Amino acid sequence: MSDGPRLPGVEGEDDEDRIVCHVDADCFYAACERLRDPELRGEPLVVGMGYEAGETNGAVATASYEAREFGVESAQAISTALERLPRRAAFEDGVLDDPDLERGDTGYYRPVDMEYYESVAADVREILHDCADVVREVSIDEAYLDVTERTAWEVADGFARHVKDRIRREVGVTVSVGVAPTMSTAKIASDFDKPDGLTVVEPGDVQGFLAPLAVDLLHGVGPVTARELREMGLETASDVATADPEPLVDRFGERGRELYDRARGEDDRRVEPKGDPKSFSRESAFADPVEAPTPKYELIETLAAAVADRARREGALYRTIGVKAVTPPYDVNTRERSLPGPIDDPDLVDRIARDLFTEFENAPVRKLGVRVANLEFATADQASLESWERDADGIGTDSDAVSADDGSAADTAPDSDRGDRPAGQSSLADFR
DNA sequence: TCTGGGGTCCTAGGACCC
DNA sequence: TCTGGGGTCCTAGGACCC
Repeated sequence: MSDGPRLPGVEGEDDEDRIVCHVDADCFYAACERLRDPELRGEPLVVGMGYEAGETNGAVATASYEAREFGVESAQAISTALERLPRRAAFEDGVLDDPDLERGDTGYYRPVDMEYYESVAADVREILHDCADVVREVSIDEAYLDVTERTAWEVADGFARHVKDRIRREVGVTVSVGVAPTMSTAKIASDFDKPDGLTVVEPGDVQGFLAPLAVDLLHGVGPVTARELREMGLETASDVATADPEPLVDRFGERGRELYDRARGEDDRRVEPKGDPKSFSRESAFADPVEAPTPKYELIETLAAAVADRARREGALYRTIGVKAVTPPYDVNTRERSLPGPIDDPDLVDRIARDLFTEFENAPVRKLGVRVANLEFATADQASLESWERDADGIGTDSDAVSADDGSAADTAPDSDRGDRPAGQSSLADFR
């Protein structure tokens, strides 16, 4: 029953019931590989990085359901995956040691090819935008749709099936869909019946649907929180939903309140398009921990250049530069420095990254990263759009003209020619 | 699960300002 | 001299997600 406090009058129109659809592609990378290589269909398939001879450090990005039968899981070390599911290619070349091994106990391995997956995802996206007024893309293989204006609860099932069918027919991959009155429940619903699933949870059924689920199925509950919840005697969503929220808030802060709400099916977030990114980063792992400074600084240089290049291509200015050094056993250390103003300056990224890293130059390091944050996307497009909106609102002011000017140099994204800096930036280059 | 890569959000202490 | 209260920004770390 709806026993939650309802503020009378205030934000009345925001209180409308919504119909939210969460669309989640099944084993997306594997599905893409099967799209261009039908031979892989029905076979155990692992998509990952680092499985080639000579490479030892890598992880499984996606395992097909057939591969999962062998105990291969995503995020697993590639070496573990290869133990559980040897390569089909190695079997056929007769280079596997085990004479008892049969062909059926082997599987296919493919390296991650993001460019191709992006192209498939773009086709899916087009269909999603065709099916909904508001779409929030969460990742390459996942999106929320607000379909309130496109369907009704009585026919939501048919609507979701239509979305699934279109994607399967027009693109050739299967998706699982969850439909519910909130984003958090829709997300859980899409996961409920994977693969090729379709689960509709109508407003009156939300509590009953969530109640029996284990707490770690709630979005935002990972291994650490799940363990702590169990220590508090809370195993299922209904345990959390009926618990006293105070201890949860004491222990988990704001997240505790959120957890409590989500377990009760309460989530007032509206589906909104994703905004600009907050940071860009690149990182890379060594096969074994490295102590010598030189290879580490070389990697820093490579990563810094890659990050700066990415930012420039995307038309982003950054105000914060950071590094990450992972030392054994697995300690993550981060250092960052903020500048007085936003810049686009690859040389400075390199200089500051090196400087921040000196602290670790003699430490054993297994992984390195470089990051830029505090991004600003003040492209000419956006600047003119913003001023247009201000004018339309009748609160026009040119007090922001300076930031619009700053962006004008970064807006030439595809144009790789260097050298021309926005006025005022060269002085920042002296900052260290 | 001895651990890849790219992200997001939250927390907590300290600096600094009024 | 001892020291209130509020606000914002910065940094480091942690948990989580795909």
